[in-house]
Amino acid sequence: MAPGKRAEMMEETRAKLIAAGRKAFAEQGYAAASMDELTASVGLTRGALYHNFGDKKGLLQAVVNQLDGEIAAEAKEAASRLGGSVWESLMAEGIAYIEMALKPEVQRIVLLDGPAVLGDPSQWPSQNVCLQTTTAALERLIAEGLVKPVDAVAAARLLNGAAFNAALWIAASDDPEADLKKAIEAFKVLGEGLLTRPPT
Amino acid sequence: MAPGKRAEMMEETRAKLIAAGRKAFAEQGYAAASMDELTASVGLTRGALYHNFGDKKGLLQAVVNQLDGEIAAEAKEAASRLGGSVWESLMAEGIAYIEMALKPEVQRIVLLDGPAVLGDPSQWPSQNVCLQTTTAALERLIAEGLVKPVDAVAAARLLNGAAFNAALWIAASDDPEADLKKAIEAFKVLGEGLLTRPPT
DNA sequence: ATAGCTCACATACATGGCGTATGTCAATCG
DNA sequence: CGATTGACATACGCCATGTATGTGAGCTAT
Repeated sequence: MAPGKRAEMMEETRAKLIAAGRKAFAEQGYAAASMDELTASVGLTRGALYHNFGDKKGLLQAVVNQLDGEIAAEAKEAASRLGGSVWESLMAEGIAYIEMALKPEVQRIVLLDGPAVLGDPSQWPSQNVCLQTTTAALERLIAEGLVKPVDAVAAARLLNGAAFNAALWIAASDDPEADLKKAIEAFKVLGEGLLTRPPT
Repeated sequence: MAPGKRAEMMEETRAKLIAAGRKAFAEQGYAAASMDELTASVGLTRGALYHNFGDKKGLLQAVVNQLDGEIAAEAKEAASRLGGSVWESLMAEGIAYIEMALKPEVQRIVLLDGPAVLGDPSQWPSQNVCLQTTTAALERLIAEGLVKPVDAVAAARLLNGAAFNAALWIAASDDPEADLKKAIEAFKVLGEGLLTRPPT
């Protein structure tokens, strides 16, 4: 029975390694994380790592992909939970993005080490889901005439970049709560520049 | 005669090491750059490095400081060369910032490895001059009533973040020229969200 | 059922880089 | 002019990555 034991175990070890990677990379940073300790912490050796992910970078890529997926899911959910207009959803998504980036895990791994080690996020296999959804929403809004006819991809990158950098700022802030509010406020105001008509 | 020979030599070796650092860090990235090769390339050994900069990070910090200064100087010059209103200067600064970030040297060292190795830019000793000037300009504009009363620091971070990310995107683009234009266009439009009244 | 193969993972080894401790020689100072 | 400082070189230890090799548990075919 259960003739897929090999594959099962494989998935389990992959999951364990990714989980350990999230922890180690988040707490110590990519460069300082020792693969020996990391693998030992889940009862394995480096052999498993290099077999499953090729190299250290491969593990980081896997971790980033997982985080990226979670971020996009949460942002999307935040947008739909609000249930406003497309524009409001877009803003909600951006704000959720800022808030997600407050988690040290996301910050350190996706925002700091990720780009440095893996290169530009838009080139990642995970395709940076956040960017995708932002771009799609913008294209829709432009088609509807609600947003000025700018290049959607460019605008999406600007918005995401702004949100990302805000998160970086807030994370190092003395008063994260207060600065988060300021950032959200400024983000909304900035975003209004894209609208064809100022909001009521 | 010339009773400062020690200090002179010191400055020269520091300059040589920083120059070599710019090259090596830009071409190979921080992690992959070998301090042995780097120092040998200017006829020195690692001894000089650790004496002058403490450690590898110290050299990166010095390199970043130098680049940051150059960036700010160029941006400021671009703004004053245009000679428009404060708002136009601010936009010109932002655009110059995007263009500067297209240089692989700046990209790799200041934007990718810098934050990963040294932490959030706003905490750097160089204080990230770009942020400072942007914040100052915004505060002035807010005081004059031209810009909506948002938090200047937050808005500055958003603008800088947007510009930075745009540069990252353009650098990896298939058609940098075209995408640069799109980014500048979108940047201007986005920025207008901050104005109390839309431009004529 | 079992012989043989596959493959996930462990073990062992080679390479190279960082940081530090120690040495050396020229420039300064009394 | 001898002593001291300090800029830099040399030498060493430690550790991390990546690879080559070993091994034992599962799948497969007769």
